Parts: sequence; structure tokens; C-alpha cells
Amino acid sequence: LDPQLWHACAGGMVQMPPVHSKVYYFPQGHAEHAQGPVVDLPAGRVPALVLCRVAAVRFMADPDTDEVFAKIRLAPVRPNEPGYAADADDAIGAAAAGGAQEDKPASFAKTLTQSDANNGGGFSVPRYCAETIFPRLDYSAYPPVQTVLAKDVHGVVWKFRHIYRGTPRRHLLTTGWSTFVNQKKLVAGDSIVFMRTENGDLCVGIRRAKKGGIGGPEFLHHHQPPPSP
Amino acid sequence: LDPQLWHACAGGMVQMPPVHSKVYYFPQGHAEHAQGPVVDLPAGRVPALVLCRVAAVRFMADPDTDEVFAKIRLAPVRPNEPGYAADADDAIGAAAAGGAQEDKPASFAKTLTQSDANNGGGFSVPRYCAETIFPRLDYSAYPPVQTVLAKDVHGVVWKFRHIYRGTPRRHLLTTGWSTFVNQKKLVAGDSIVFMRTENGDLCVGIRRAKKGGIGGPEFLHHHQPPPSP
DNA sequence: TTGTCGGCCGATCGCCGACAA
DNA sequence: TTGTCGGCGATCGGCCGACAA
Repeated sequence: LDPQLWHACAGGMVQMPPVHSKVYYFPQGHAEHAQGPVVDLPAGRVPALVLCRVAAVRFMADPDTDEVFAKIRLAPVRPNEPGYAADADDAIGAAAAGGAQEDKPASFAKTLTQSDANNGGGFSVPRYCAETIFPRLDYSAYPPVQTVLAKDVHGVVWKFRHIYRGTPRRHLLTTGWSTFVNQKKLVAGDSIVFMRTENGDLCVGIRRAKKGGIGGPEFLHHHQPPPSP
Repeated sequence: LDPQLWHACAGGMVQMPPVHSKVYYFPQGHAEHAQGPVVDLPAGRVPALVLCRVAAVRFMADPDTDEVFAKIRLAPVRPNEPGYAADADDAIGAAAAGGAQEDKPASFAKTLTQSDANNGGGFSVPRYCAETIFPRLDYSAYPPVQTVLAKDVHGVVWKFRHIYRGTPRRHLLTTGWSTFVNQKKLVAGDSIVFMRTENGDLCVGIRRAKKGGIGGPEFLHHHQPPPSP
């Protein structure tokens, strides 16, 4: 999986430690994340935190849900090993430096509205996304319309009809959009990510509103009171 | 799973040895069935056949495909055990006797035609099935129509509209049929089984044309040459 | 008796501009 | 700028009898 698309899907809040950097491993947090909130680690037999070196990072995506995650291989640093006493939070500095030196390709994320997710509707493309991420549209045609191809995290290519129409004018994805919504089982509140790679290719990723595990969902389903007649 | 529905789905060719009867266990055949045609059992260390006693039989159905199968628990009979020298094929006789003494509820199987499996079509019910398996239809109504409920191997109830119409008259399942076909992923060549239990309830099972394992499929897909224009 | 076909009607899908937030 | 709505045309699902095998 392309690391840039991975980061675009994960969002700006997610930072990954570079390989060979040092991090602290928290067994308690790991156990809670894997098994749920109620855990019993044998007190005194497992240290609260373990200084480790990042041996490998693999960027992955769930085959079914497209949700991105990472597998990080950690190797514990022994106390007698050189560098053990050094401040471990140099990992953060290294991560920040590593992130800054990487190219940040243009990407755009939008949370799906009811109209976007409803069947029978298209996708309302924010102007910024259409103008900076999508391929150039020939506005001289009437109506201005083009076919947009976007590759998802699995390399599958999706085809969308991109049209600029309506009064006032706005960018829309029509044909191909509902198929995408149904196949990916997207609902209002989920987010879609468009990213343009360096060679001009377009990628598409998704970010689910409901998340499993202890990373609580920022999105709660609000029940609208029915309009009084 | 109801043994009678199980037998109706498995077909008349399938006979199960009764519990406590004696059978021969063939390790070679078992290995081929489980792993494929190429196996290497350590010659001389595993006997070609083992006399066993049937300890338990469980009638089961695949949760996804509805295909029926059975789990048979075997306990080897030791050579010094009484009855070892007795002819083991008494199992067959016992099975036949056991099968005969069981009630044989009315059941009917039909292989789905193209018209049955095609979307937009209903199911053409053979007269015998409609008259002997289905609930009595009131022919005085116009048109004669009723709702038929049938329980599948998982206990899920399916609802069909059963109508007697057309010239010449014939029995058809219309509303509800295509949903059943889609949910069960039925295609032309698969078979459907209807069975009426002693208390009058209707059951429905399916028999797939394509079978996994070494039990070769009797049904081969024949490509029809397109009609000349 | 029953498999297949064309007709036909209603439901749904999905594209559209009109608004208004 | 863009979210939601009603309209409406095209498509599809699915029920029907006609006909023939």
C-alpha cells in the first residue's frame, strides 16, 4: 500500500515513528486495545513500559472495509545497550523530521452528507477538491464533463462521471458514484479521501465514521426530530 | 437440523449407518476426500481398513451454502472384542432396516430451469409437487392464489405467492421467489427440495449442482449454440 | 404438462435545476 | 459555495398469457 495514500486516509493526526527510531512500548495499552478495557496483567512481572527500537513498519488496509492500519515490529533495547539512557522522545523529533522531508501530495477529505450517501444522488464535489485534486476540466465544453479514474487502496480503479453544471454551477460526481457507495458500504458521516500522486494519478480512500477498538468515534448518529407538519 | 429434511436434501442415494452399527473405516479414502487426490500414507503403518462402531451421527448444514453433510463419530473395535469376527456388513442391513422403519415424509425435488433461475421469472411448480406437498389450494377463487410459508434448514421462514393461472393452467411461485433465488445464490441446474412434515409444515432445501471434494458433479454446464438468425 | 418468450405495467434509479442556507 | 428537494425520464424487475415442445 502506498504510504502517501495511507497517510491521506489516516489523517493528519496520525504520525508514524520512522524505522530505527526508539519508542516506548506500553503493554497495558496494547492489551486494552487488543482485548478490551478489562485486562489483568500480572502485576510486577510485566514492566509498565519497555524501550524499543522500531524494526519495521508495514502500511496496510483491511481487505473488506478499506480501513488503514499499520503493523510495527518492535525490538526491545536492553539496559546495557548503548543509547539506552538517551532520551527516548527523540523518536518524535525523528518522526517529525522524517514526515517533513517526505513529499506531501495534494489530498482532500470530505465527510459524506445525507445527499452524498443517499441512493439516487451524486456526490457534491467541493470546488477546492475539483480544482486542485481532480484532472483539469475543459470548461469550454457544454456541459463541462469528463471521466475521472481513481485507484483505491487495493489498486482497484473506479470510474466516475465528473460534471460541472446547475445554477449556480457546481462540481458533481454522478454516474459511477452510487456503485462506489454501495460496494464500499458508505453511509453519511463516513469520509472520502481524494489524493493526486506525483505522476498525476488519482487515488481514492475512505475513512469510516464508526471505529472499532478503543479509538472512540468522533461521529455520533444524531436523530433529527421530524419536521412538524 | 431435522433428519427428515436432511435426507430429503441429500437425496435417496445417501444412506447413513445407524448409531451402534459397525462399519469399515478407510483411512486412504478419508485422506483423499479431505486433502485431494494426492496423498502419501506411511505404507504398512496404517491399516487399509479399520472395523469401527458408529458412536454418533450429527446431521448438519453449511451455514452459507445450505449444503447438507454429516459428522460421524467412529470408535475402533479391537480384535479381541466380542463381535469382531462377525460380518461387518450387518451395518448395511441395519441401515436399511432403520431407514425402512423411519417415516418417509412427502418430499419433491426439481432441478431449476433457466426460466426458474432467471431474474424476472417465477418458479414453475410441477403439478405433483403442488398437489401433494403444498397446502391445499382453493380452486374456486379467481384466480386461485395463496401464500406459502416454507422453513429452510436453518429454520428461516420464506414466503412465496403460489398462484394457479395461465392457459393452460399451471402452478407458479411468483412474489418471493426471486428474493429466495438471489439470497441462496441459486443458478440453473441447482435443485430445490420441498418437504411436508407430519404436522403439515412445509420445508425447503436446496441441492447445489457444483459439488466440492471428490463427489463428482452429475451436472455439467452445457453451452447452447446461439440460435441462427 | 411445463419451459420459454414477448408484452406490459409499476417501482426504482439516478440525472437535473431550483432554491436556500 | 454547496446541501437538500421535487421533478421526471430511462431502466429494470417481475407478473402475465401465448405458444410449443
